[in-house]
Amino acid sequence: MRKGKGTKVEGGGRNGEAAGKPIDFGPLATWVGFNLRMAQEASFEAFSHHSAAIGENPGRFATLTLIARNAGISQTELSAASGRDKSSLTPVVEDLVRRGLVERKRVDSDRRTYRLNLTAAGRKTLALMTRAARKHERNLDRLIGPRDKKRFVDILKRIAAEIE
Amino acid sequence: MRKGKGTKVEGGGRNGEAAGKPIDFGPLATWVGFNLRMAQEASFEAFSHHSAAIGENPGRFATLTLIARNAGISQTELSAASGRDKSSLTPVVEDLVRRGLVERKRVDSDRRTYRLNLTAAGRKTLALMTRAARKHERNLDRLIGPRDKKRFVDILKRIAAEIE
DNA sequence: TATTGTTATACTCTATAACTATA
DNA sequence: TATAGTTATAGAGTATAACAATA
Repeated sequence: MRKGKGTKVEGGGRNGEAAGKPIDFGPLATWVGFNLRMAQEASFEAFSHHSAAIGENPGRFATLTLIARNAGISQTELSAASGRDKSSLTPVVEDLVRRGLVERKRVDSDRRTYRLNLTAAGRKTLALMTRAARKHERNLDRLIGPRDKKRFVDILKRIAAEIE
Repeated sequence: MRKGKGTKVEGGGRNGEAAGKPIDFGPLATWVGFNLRMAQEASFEAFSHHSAAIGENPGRFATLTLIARNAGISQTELSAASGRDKSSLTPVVEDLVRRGLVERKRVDSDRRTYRLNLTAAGRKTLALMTRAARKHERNLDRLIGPRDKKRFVDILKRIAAEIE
């Protein structure tokens, strides 16, 4: 989690040349890349707060959703789906299993592999997080406006898929 | 930097229940928050590549720009402007000074404070990074389309400023 | 030989708290 | 007492490489 999104200089520096003046972001202010980053960080932070009230975090939400929607998924498949190395996933899955949200079963026909599934507790936690996510979405929707929403999301998808 | 954005399961798992099937992202696929994150990560990664060719990274670019545009800014002001704790900024500034891109001067009237300014080398590096950023922006522009750009950026700004 | 998942290790970025030197 | 910046420390999230078990 991050601190505030401070864009005003608040205290001190009364003798600095920039003292009192608002910060000049220069070209950053108009660039897509920079604003994309600022918006994502603010959105992520807001959802982190919602999640924290449930004792979870945004990353767990995506993992739980992927397991719920793809019952029996393996850790390697899950890591590919979330774009992280399998070794990054080991502690995450371990945590979810330890807390009783996810269940792992060896596959008989290939005993190297695990199948992941949500437990009842996992489904319950996911339901709570999904509710928090819907609330967060409504907040975002209000800022976007209904007319522009579809186009906005389409552009985001295009960037995610095609930027190089 | 991240691995690929893999959304297809590639190898193995031939016996898992999800084997061969494309991954179902469920509600994630349509939610703004999730797509914002994916787009930002992809954009950030792309710009990381451009920056790496100059021997820098996206974070350095923002820091150099802020110093260039706010000559004599203090570290506390800079940390407020970039939304990070001042202690997070110490190693960043230290690195920029060590590499001769930024110059620090004690303020006579308040000897606790430093004023930060770019050196000639810093201005040169910033110019190179700005050129890389413009190229990255053109790539983003192509994906967004000229008609939607202003509205798209306005929405990002609104999210950054107002989401809670 | 190749694959699944784990371990060891390391790097980046961030924060909080305690500190110093100044004010 | 308060502020500017540093240090010590920690945590989250990521990666690569080597490994054991299994295929």
